[in-house]
Amino acid sequence: MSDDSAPASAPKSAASPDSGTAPCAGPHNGAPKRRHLAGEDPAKRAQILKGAQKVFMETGFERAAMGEICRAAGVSKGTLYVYFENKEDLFVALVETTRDAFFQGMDAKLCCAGDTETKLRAYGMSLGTLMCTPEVLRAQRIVIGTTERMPDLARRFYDTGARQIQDGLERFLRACCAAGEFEIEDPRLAAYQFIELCSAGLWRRRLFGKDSAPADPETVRKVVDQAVRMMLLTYRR
Amino acid sequence: MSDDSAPASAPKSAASPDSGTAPCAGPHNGAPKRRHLAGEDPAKRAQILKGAQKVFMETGFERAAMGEICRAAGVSKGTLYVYFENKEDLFVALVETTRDAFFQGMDAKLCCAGDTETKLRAYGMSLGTLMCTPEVLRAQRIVIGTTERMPDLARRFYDTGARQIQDGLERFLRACCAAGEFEIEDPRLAAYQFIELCSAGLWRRRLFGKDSAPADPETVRKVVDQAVRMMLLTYRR
DNA sequence: ATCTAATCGAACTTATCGGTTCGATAAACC
DNA sequence: GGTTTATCGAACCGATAAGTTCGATTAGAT
Repeated sequence: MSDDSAPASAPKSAASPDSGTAPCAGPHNGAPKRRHLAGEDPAKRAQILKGAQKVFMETGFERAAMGEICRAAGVSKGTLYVYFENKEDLFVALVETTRDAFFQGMDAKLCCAGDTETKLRAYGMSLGTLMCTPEVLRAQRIVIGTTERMPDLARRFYDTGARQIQDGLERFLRACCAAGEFEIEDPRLAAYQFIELCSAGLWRRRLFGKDSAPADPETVRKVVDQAVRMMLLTYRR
Repeated sequence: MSDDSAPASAPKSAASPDSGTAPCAGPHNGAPKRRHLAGEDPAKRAQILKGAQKVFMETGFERAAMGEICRAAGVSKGTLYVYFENKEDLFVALVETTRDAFFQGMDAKLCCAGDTETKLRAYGMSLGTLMCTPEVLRAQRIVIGTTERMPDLARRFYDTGARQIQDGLERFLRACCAAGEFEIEDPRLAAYQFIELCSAGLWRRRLFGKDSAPADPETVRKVVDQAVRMMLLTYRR
């Protein structure tokens, strides 16, 4: 989510007529400057999305004004509506292109060096920290607030956010079982449990604005340590 | 909250004077009918709040229209604005008068008969079930969605909802420690943990609309059983 | 019965916003 | 140079909604 959201959308129009003699084929060129069909310039699209991100994140979906998004993106209203059907479409596109980024690379923590306990600890720290990030929370709040109006979006948001995490963790726990290290009847539930334990007393408070800043690392550490301890006590063979 | 919104407005003409004498002294009278200053009739106030609840719950804060609330409440717009400053004020008042109700009486589950394990199980079942109720979730979603705009409200919502639960549970766990049954370094954390564990894999999915209906009791039961088991394994002396 | 004031109800004001239109501009192509 | 066309920008439209006003109504108080 950070601010360099740039290369989000796939270069849809990539090979247009491509014309005769490679007029712009600059291989590592920073300014392609090819002529694009209306609404097909990926750079412009990204530019709009970036402005949209800023405004949506600041004011939420309902109160975000399209005009304001144009201003923030440095794009005219007419152009914006060439790239996106309407407000909802823009919002959906934004969420779809952004959400993946959040928890990307989390799985790596489970494949690194160290024994199971170490891995779980590292994973838990990343998870507990990341989930309480202001950007993540703002995104979650907005999506949750629009769940009633756009159920599909919220579902997909969940599926590529929380769900990814859960799946990865479940796989890991199953592997531990296969290795004879753990004994878990319901690995899915166990994954849920670990996730919840790693944010126990942290995430929900943040979500409701009870804590206005993320907990300090030391606190997160304590929570995660306890979480790991509980998991081991319960599931270690 | 429920859907039988019908009899919202008191049958205006119904039980009017009904008598010459004793105009307002009715001891168990259902229609006091005292003359109130403008904006001070509690019945009318409640009537407005009821309509507001219906509309806010149906459409969320931003999209709820004051005119619609008037219609739902059977009250004129002018009158509504005598009772409440503006939309935000009305919403805050609604949340403040409603939120207590949700988790009321939960503590009782911890004082009933049975051993500690039984109590925890009963408590967990109530908690896991209640939190995934459509009404609770709708309220939570709306408040979460307005957290950025009305931080105080969300905080207070949390304080008298989740917080009450946490406090009660923490007290209970401390008592268990005092009785020598448990050994817990950080009872606060332990309370958080148990709460999260009781809704592991249930609440968040519901919150993001991934599950459109509450889990069946049998599933909740499994989750809670595991939660209790973990707590006992970890903290029982 | 009469007075009083809370409420009704419906129009009104003001403002915002989503979305459209269209002539002007400028840059890529030939 | 001349043509094409994506974009600009600024006005514009229609709808919606928050909040106000004010005369009409009606029920409680005397």
